Amino acid sequence: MSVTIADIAKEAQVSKATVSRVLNDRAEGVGAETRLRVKEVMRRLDFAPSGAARDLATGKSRCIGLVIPDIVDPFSPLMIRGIEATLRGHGYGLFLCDSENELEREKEQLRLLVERRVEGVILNPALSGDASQLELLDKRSVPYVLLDRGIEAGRSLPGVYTDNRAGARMGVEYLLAGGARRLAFLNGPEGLSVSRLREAGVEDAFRAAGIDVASIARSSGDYTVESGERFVDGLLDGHGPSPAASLVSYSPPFDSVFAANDRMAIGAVRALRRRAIDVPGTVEVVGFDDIELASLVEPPLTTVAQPAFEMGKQAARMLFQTIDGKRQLKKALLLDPKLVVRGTTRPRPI
Amino acid sequence: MSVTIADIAKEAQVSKATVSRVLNDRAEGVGAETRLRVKEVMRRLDFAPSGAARDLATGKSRCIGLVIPDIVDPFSPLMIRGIEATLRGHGYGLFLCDSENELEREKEQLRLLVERRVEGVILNPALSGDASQLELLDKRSVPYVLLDRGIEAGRSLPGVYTDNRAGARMGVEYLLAGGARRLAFLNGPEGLSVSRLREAGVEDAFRAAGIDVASIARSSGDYTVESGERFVDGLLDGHGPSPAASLVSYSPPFDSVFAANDRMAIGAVRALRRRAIDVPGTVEVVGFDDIELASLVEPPLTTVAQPAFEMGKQAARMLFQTIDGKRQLKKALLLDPKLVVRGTTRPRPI
DNA sequence: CTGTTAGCGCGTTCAG
DNA sequence: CTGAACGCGCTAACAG
Repeated sequence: MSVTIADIAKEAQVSKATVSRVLNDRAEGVGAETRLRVKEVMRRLDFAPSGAARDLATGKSRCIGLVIPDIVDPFSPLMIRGIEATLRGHGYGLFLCDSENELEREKEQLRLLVERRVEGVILNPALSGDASQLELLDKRSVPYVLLDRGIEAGRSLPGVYTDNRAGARMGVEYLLAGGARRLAFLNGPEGLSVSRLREAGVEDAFRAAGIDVASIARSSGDYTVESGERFVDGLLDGHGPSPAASLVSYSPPFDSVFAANDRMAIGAVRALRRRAIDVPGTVEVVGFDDIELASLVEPPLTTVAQPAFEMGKQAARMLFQTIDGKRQLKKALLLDPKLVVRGTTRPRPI
Repeated sequence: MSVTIADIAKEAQVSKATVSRVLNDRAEGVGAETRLRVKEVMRRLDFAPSGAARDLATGKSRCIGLVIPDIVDPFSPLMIRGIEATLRGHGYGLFLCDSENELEREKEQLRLLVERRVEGVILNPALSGDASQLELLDKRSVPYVLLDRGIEAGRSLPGVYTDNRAGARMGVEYLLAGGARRLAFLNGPEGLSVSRLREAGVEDAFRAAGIDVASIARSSGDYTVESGERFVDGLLDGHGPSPAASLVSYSPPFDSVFAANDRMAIGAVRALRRRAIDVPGTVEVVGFDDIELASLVEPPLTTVAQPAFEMGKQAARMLFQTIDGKRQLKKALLLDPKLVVRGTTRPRPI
C-alpha cells in the first residue's frame, strides 16, 4: 500500500528497529547521524506511520469516544469544544457518536467504540433510569465519565455535571425575591435525573421561603420552543382572552415561569407576549443553560448559566486521570451554575 | 489483554479461520451447527473483535474524518447530523476535528487523520486561498470532499456547497423588489470563496435591475452578532442622533441591509432598533443561513436558508461514491438556497 | 466444510 | 549503538 518502516529501513540502510526508534523519539539507542539520515528518508518518502499497526502493537488507540444524545442542541458544541481543548494536549483523537436520544442507538455506538478500542468514553446518556449500557464498558474495563446527564444506578458513578439542584434553587429564589408567589415550572423530560434534581431545587427554594410547594404548577416539556409555548397556552386556556381576541393584558393564574432550558423559556415568553401579557411586568421568566440565543431574544432572557465549555474540559480531564491512573474514579464533579440576570425579570432593589 | 479469536477457536474446538468466517458472516464455508457453536462461545466469552487488528489485516479503517472550522457555529451541528445520517447506513465511524479557523491546525488534523488511515475526509476549510493542505491527501490518495466553503486552486475540486451566488442574488432581489435602492451589504470574512461568491450574487441582482453597483455600501465582518452591530453603528456615526440621544426614528443613509449570515443580520437589527430605526418600516434586513435563532428574534429574520442537513448528507454520499469507486470525483454539487420570508422585510404585493 | 499458513505494519525484546 | 526475530489479533489464500 503505502510507505512502511521497512521501506524506510531499506532506503536508509538500517533495520526496521532503528526506524521505529527514531519514529518514537527514543533518546538513547540511535546515533545522531543515523537518526538524521533516517529522518531525511522519512521526509523524502513522505512516510506516515500506520495507526492501526501501532495500535495493534502497543495495545493503545490514542483516541476516546464521545456519545451525545443530540448534537443539534446548542449546548453540545460547547461541551465538545471543551473536550477537544484537553484532548489536544494529550494528542488524542475524538470519535463522535450521536445517539439521537435513543438508548438502543447509544448501546450500539458504545459497542462500536469498544471494538475500536477507544481508551475511554465520555457519555452523555439518553436516559437516566437505565444503566445497562455501562455494563458494556465495565465488563471490558473501558474507563468512562458521564457528562451533563447522570444515571441512577444505586452506586456512585464518575461524572461531571452542573449542580442542577443548586441552579434551580438559585433561579427560583431570584423569582421569589422579586415577589413571585405563584410559580409555573416547566421541567425537562420525565425520567432524566437532571429533571429530578431541578425539581428538587425548585422545592428547596419554596421550602426555604416557607411557601407550600403544592402551589407550584408543574409540567414537563421536551426542550423545544414549541413545548414552552404549549405549556403557557395550556395554563392560560379558559383563563383569559384568546390570543387574537385582545391586546390588553390581564392577570394570568401565575406570576412567574421557571423553565428547565432556555428554548422552552423563550417559547413561554413568546406565548405570553402573543397574549399581550407583559414580560417581565406581569410575569417574570427564568430559563436554564444560557445558550447564545438567550441574550438575543427580546427581552433578553434571565437564566441560570451552565459552564458548558468547562464541563467538557473537566470531563476529559477526569477521563485522562482514570486512563493514566489505570483505575476508574468514582466521584462526581459538580460545577457551579451562575445566575445571569437580563430582561425577563424586573430589576431588584439592591 | 482481552478475548481474541484464538481463545474462541480453542474453546469452540475449531480453527481461527472458522471463527473469522462466522465473525464476518460469510455465507459459505461454515456448517450451520459449527456456526451456532462458535457464536455461542463468542457470546459466553463476551468477545469483541479488535478493530485495529482487522484494520491492519484488511487495510480499511471503516471510518472517515471530518474537519470543521468552528463547531460552535450553529450551522455545524446540522451538517454533522447530515453526515452521520449517511454514515450510519455504511457502518462507518466519524473522527471529529475542529480547526478553530486556523490553517495550521487544519493541516495538523489532516496529518493525524492520514495516520489513522481514515478512508476519506470531509473538509470544511478554514481558508479558501490556500490548497496546501490538500496535497497531504492527494499524495496519499485519500479521497476527500469539501463542504460549505470552497478552495480556489485553479482546478476543479470535489465539494458540496450551497449556491451562494444564487442565494445572495435571491436575497437582494427580494430587497430590490420591495423598493430598496440604497443597500448596505455586510459580507463575511475576506478571502473566503463564499464571500466572493455572495458579493458576486449581490452585484448580479443590481445589474439585472439596472442599478449601479457602486451605490452599494460594503464591508466585511467576522460572522459575529457584534460585527453586525458595529457595521450599522459605523454607517450611522455622524449621520444621526446617538443611540441614547433620541427615541424618534430618522432617515439613515441606506434603506436595506443584506448580511452574509444570520448572526450579523441580527446584530444589524439590534443596532438599528437601539437607534429607534424601524425594522422593517424604515430599513429592511435579510440574513443568510436560517439558523434556529432566525425565527426566534424580534422581529423574526427574513433570510436565505441553506440546506445544512442536506449538505452534510450529500457530502458524505459523494465521499462514499469516490471511496467505493476508487476514484476521486471532481465535480462540485451546488444545492439550492431558499428564501424564507419573515418579519424584517415588509409584505410584498402578490 | 474446515484447518494451515502467511502476512498486514509496527513495537519490543534480546543478542551482537 | 544496531539488527534479527517474534508477537499484537485478524483476514486471506490455499490446501485438504
